[in-house]
Parts: sequence; structure tokens; C-alpha cells
Amino acid sequence: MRPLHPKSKEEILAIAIPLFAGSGYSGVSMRTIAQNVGLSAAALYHHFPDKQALYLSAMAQAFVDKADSLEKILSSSATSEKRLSQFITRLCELVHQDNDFSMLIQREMMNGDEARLQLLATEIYHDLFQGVTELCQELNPQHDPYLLAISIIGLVMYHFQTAAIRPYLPHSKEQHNDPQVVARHVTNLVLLGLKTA
Amino acid sequence: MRPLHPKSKEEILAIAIPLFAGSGYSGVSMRTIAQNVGLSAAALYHHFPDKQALYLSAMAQAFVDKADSLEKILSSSATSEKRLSQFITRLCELVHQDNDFSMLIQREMMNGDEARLQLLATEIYHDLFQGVTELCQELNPQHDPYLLAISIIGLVMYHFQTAAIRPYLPHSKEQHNDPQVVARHVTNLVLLGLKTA
DNA sequence: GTCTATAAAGGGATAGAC
DNA sequence: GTCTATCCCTTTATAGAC
Repeated sequence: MRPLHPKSKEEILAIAIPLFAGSGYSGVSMRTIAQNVGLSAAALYHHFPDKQALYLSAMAQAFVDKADSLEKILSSSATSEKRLSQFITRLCELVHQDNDFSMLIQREMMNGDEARLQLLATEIYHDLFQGVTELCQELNPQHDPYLLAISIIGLVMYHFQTAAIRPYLPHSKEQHNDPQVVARHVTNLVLLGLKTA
Repeated sequence: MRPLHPKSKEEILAIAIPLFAGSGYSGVSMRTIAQNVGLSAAALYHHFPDKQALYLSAMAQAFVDKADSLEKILSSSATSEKRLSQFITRLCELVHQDNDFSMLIQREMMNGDEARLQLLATEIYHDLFQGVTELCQELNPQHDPYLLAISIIGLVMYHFQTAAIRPYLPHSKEQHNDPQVVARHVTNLVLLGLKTA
């Protein structure tokens, strides 16, 4: 029987990415992926040699083209305050609409493979992080630009990385998941914290 | 044959905690834990009814000791600014000296198991988080205390959760891993950000 | 390109001896 | 309190038909 919709690698990865992001490498079986894609487990091995290869392809796919719009904001001609505000807002939007991205990165950082970490830092993070440190230096040269850059990125990322458990904490509200609300909160905290420093 | 060194729950948990921190729940088998403890897998079931219970005990064990010193700071009679500063400093110290702690928390927060998330939020995180939100409300009632509490905790945690990859980023220095330096940076950012709000 | 069937290994958990 | 032995299920991966 010929399948009505033969699956491409991209279709499989689109299903696998949120699964790996949500449960990690060992928390997702090939059967689970196959079931979600609508294939038998064996069929996956026609597209990828093994589970590791499927996982690494999913990582690469998830990282594609995420940094472009952020770098465009950083290198615009607006005031440094405006660029900070726009950067935070855009990062909130990106992470909100594709939280798998930050989850995968976080899991990768915790798995401690030095070679993969170095690759991640130099190939994916470097230019963007460099741009943020330069913006930080413009905003307030008295601060350590590295620490400030980590803080700004961390402020945004942490709100969305904790999205799964935050609803069960006291005082949780629907709006706390709204990227606009989080962006405004973070922007205020950082901008005001810098002005008086 | 009588065992020379019968194992206590605490001894088992002390072995299990770094294993779960490093590889996550599904990345660690009962056989692996048993092997590291120096027991057969079956013996573990004398101490814990199942793997879930062992894991939850490990989480509680890893967290309760830490939470105590933090809650003591939150409920002290110092000014709210002093309590914030001390809380941030203590959290930096805790997370710096015991990386398993933050790794376990982060893995748990990214985990998709709704039932376990709810249990952890209500049974383990609730009181501490409640204390932080109350402090936030004291510091500046105009801010959303929930968002501010997440931001404060996230600012600290992110610096240490990214410790593995940060050395490969531009402008990285040795001092960026010093809990005192990070604590001062975060405290300044938050306190100044609130004063002018 | 996908299927069914299956091998081989590893996982959680229990039974019963000591 | 711990052991060995075992049950039964899941997992990764392969073989071969269509």
C-alpha cells in the first residue's frame, strides 16, 4: 500500500523538536516520535541512521534563522534605549512563539559536552552576544557589559523557561505568559536600573 | 550474607542527587543508582516504593536544606533592601557551591509532567516563592510581585546555569563566576531598578 | 518510503531465600 | 536489609515484504 503522504525529514523534525524540547533526549522514544509523525518507528530509520542523528538534526533545524531579526535590531540607528527595548521585546516574542528553541539550548548547556558547548558559543551565540555587550557598553559604560548582557538575556529566557511550572506558583496570572507584559517588565527593570547607576 | 554497610535513605539520596542532576529523571536507571550506591537494584525498593518516590525524595533532600537558610533571611527583621541583598547573595553562594541544586530545579521546571510540576510547586517551592513575592511587594508595591520574584530568582540562576558555556563567549573573565561579583551586580540592578520606578 | 515482525538490550518492579 | 533470579514491558535497531 502506497502512503498518501510520504514524510520529509523536515516534517519529522518539526514534530520531533517540541518533543525533545519538552522531555529531553532520553525522555523521547523513537516510537513516540513515529506515532506523532504518523509513521512506524522503522520508517524513521529510512530518514535518519539512528536516534542521535535525528536529535542533532532537530537541534540544527531549531536554531536556523533565529538570530537574524535580533541582530538587525541591535545594528539599527535608533537610540541605545530604543534598541534595548526593541531587542527585549523581540526576544520575548521569539521565545514565546518558539519556546522549544530556548528549552533545547538550556538542555544542551546542562549536558556538559565541552566540544558541543564550544561550537554552540562560537557558531550560534557569538555575534549576537557581541552585539548585546556593545549595546550594554553604550547604555552605561560603568557596568560590566558581559554581566549586564547575561542578565538581560537571562531575564527574558528565565520567564519562558519556567512557563510550565509558573502556573502552579502563588499569584500566577494569565498575563504573566504574555510576551508584551514580560517585555515591558524586563525593559523597565533594566533601563531604570541603569539610569541611576 | 550480612552486608557490612547497610545503606540509609540519606546515603542513597546523596548518590542519586548528582546522577539525576547530570542526566535527568529518564536518563538515570534504578540499576545505575544501585550500582553507584553499591547495592542491587532490588535493595533500593526496600528504601523507596518506586523510582518516582526515590526521585521526589532526592528533590526534596536537595532543596529543603537550601530553602531553610533562604527562608531565614526572608523572615528576618532587617530592612527590605537588606533582606533582598542578603537573599541574592545567599542564593548566589548556594548555587555556586552546589551546582546539582540549580540543575535539578531547572530540569524539573522544563519537564512536562504536569502532576509532578504541580506537586513540586505546591509542596516544595510554594513557601519560598511566597516569601520572595512578599519581599517584592514591600520593596515596591507598584511592581507585579510575581514577575519581579521570577526576575530576581532568574537573574541569579541564569548566571550559574550558563556557567558551562559562558567561558566561550566574548569578554568572559574569571571573576564572572565569583558568587560575590554576581551577587553585587544583580543586587545593584534590582535595587536601582526599583528605586526609580 | 512505509510496513510488519522480530531480535537484542535495558528498563521498572516483584518473589523468596538468607 | 540485601541478595539472586525472574517477569514483563519498553526501547533501539534491523530484516525483508510490498
